[in-house]
Amino acid sequence: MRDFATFEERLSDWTAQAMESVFGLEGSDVALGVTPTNNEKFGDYQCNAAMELARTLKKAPRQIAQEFVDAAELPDFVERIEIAGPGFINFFIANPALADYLDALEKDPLLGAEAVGQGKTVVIDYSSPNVAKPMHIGHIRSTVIGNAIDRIYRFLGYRVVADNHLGDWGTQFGLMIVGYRNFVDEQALAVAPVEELERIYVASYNRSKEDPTWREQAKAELVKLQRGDPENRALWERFIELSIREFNTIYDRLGVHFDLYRGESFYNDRLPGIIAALEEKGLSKESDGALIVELEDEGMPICIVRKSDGGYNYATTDLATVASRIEEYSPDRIIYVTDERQQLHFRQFFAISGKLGLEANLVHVWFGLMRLPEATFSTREGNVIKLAALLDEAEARALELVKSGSPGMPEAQQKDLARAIGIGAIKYTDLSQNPQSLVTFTWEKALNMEGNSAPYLQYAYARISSVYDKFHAQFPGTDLAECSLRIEQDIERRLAIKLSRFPSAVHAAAENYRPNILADYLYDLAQIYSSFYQNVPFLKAEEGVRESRIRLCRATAARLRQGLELLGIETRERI
RNA sequence: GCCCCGGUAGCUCAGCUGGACAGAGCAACGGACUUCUAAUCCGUAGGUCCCAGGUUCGAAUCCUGGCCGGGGCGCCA
Repeated sequence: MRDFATFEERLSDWTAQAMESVFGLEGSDVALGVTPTNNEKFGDYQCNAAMELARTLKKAPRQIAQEFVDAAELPDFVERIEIAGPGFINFFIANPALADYLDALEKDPLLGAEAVGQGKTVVIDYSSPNVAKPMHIGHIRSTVIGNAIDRIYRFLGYRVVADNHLGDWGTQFGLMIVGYRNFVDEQALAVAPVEELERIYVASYNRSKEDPTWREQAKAELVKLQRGDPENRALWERFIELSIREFNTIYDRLGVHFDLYRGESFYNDRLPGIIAALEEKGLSKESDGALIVELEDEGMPICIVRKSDGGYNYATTDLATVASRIEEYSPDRIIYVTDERQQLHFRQFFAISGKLGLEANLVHVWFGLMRLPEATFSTREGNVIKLAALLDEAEARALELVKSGSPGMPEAQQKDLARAIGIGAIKYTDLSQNPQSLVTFTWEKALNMEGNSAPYLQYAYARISSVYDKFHAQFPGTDLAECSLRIEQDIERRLAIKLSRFPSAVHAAAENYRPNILADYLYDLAQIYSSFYQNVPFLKAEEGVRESRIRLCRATAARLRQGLELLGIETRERI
């Protein structure tokens, strides 16, 4: 058993072994471990195996449970065991053991989590906006969810390569180049580059719809670009540079950092090789002038890997990208974070990737589309809400809140705080939801700062910091490490049990690629803490109890801070 | 036509790898700031878990079939 194994791990291990020996089971497919109870009156963990074993053992569940309880020798961290209902076996963790466990974790930077990623590399592909288009609220989910997964995996010891797979290649650049030459407003380009690039694109796109020669021109410019024409190439590079620079201002505000900015174009040289490999293995065939891969055996429609005009498309680029990543990083897995519309594409290209013999564990983490209450939004409809505007609004609203709540605070600090709170609120809104649910955007929800929200968690954290400082001011020289943790009252126990479950929240979030599991945990923790804070005295408690409670505060703060950091949400000592 | 998601309290959503009476937030109502930060806490009220079958000792959770909503399905990514 690893260091700092959780009670759930230790108990599951124990019940499984004890069940096997008491009933002479071997290789049973019945789950013999424990799960957390959902009601504290049933103890802390429960084992449900007795009911499931009733059939194979040909005994009543309660009898099985009773025999088990009679025969087994309890581990020392269990205070008592009870049989309830149809045959649930309930375990109550001993308070001293709980205190010892939390004690031991004070020295553990992982707070009890296991560094399961030690020695493993994972590539995470997320955000990936298109060059020359502003980031809008539809981009926030990939960015924020991807970044949380990124942070969680790093925390668990993985070497993470965060790659921003920019859309920097494709037919739109023909339109962009013609559009630029005809419509550019250099002054506007200097002020708001991406906005101007988008304006150029939309104008050019609209013109192309009614003007066939315009279309021809765009196509010709695209071909020139693809052949390496220096002038077009320079323009294209400028579009990319301007775009990345502007994306970075958003990423900075969001606290998102990438290790790589490799656009699709980075893999251009590999595309013919991918096609050659497909042909060599007999995986592809001609159809209407295009080269396709049939996936009928996999129950999927065909996939085009080379267009009839000879151009490659995204499936081919994605295959080349996998090949490149394997060569360079030998990743344990590659995680893609995109919206749900790309599910089929990923299933197809994962399948082809396997056929090509590209050895990699490919994972598509998809999330539901973001919509507006009245409609879907699109660049062309012009009803997009720009990401920058959303962040501005969040910070502005947070600033109002800060000013009214902390009028005496220096302005610079107010602004810094408003940034942490406003951005946190936006991130938390996305992260606290099951990624796969469809999201209807409303300002009210996105900027929620009460109840189940980031500011609630940040507020709880700040209150703890404040209490902690006051404690040291009033009782200077106290060495908390010398003071024992006493878990006596119900609320203390509830808090302690919750504190001990931090590792499973992190692991579950990582394994399921669902940051909302961690967000839920943090919210529960903060709720229990807030109740504790409101109903129990700390500084005015008697000596001994006082120090113990301050230590519980400290342990809570450590998990809130770490957990929020894993979600990419900042904390402040004062709010 | 086929495939993937969702449908849980008035609203927004957790819970879904089966477990004990279905949970939060917001909104509503009633309380708590001379006290460790009231962005908080305590309490009340609120639900045919879309419908119908099935599997199971046990189903919001799994299976089948409907209904409603979103998305995808050959040269966009």
